Amino acid sequence: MKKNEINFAEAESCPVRNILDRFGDKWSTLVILILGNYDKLRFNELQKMIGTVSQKMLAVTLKKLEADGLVTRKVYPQVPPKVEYSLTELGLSLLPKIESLVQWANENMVEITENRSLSGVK
Amino acid sequence: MKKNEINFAEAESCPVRNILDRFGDKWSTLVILILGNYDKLRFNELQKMIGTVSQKMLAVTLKKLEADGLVTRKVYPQVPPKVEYSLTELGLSLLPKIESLVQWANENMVEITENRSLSGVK
DNA sequence: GAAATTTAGTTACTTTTGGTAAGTAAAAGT
DNA sequence: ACTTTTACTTACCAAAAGTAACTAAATTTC
Repeated sequence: MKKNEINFAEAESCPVRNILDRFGDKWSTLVILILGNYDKLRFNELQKMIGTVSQKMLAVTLKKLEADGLVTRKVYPQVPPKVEYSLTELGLSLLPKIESLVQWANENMVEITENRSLSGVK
Repeated sequence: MKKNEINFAEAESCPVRNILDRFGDKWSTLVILILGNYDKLRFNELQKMIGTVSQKMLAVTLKKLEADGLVTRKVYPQVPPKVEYSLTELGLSLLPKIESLVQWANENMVEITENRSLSGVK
């Protein structure tokens, strides 16, 4: 191995792989980002805010984030049901990293979009 | 809208969505990270380093990254073929953001793994 | 008093995405 | 002449994600 002995090949021994396998899905990062901006949101509010996520996928995304300890779920015993989601401390500690990515996206989206349309690759 | 007028709902007008739709796939971030650590790599080298990516998916991932202008592809007119991939300046500018995420992953993987196994959610 | 509304999901089914294995091309090595 | 090497592509199959309909129980509307 050349540089600094990083082993990317085995997911178990490689936190990067582990985390990317988990958050490198379609919705997790976006959910964390939004919860970071609104601190408490109900299921439907989150869904409307994201706009294109299906109920099913939002449900499984939240379940995984909760399992990992990034998001808390607070259920109010009402009918119709009320459930509030928010970031845990762990989730909050991840937020700035994601926001830094967002900042980069904002700064570079124009260039990327341009490159992409020039290349013709969808 | 409550906080700072972020619109997440429409992918076209929302760089975050756009970028997450693009890099929120299974391999892109990992490829960028590895290329960032090794500066020039051939197709097979990349594949071995990642370990579990299929040739097909590595090919389409690289094609997209190239289209976006994050990765360059240098072909040497030899037989058998030699192609070297490396990050562009744009790709390099994204690298530290991803590395910051990696650092977080290293610091928090134990806690996450623990939470995950306690919860029972795969 | 029956019907519609509301919320946070789940379930069955379809589509899209990703993985597997085999194939290709052309030169160099045995 | 046959195998090896590299960077892919293609056809086929499995897994993940999207769609639409359904649920439960109280509250509101007709």
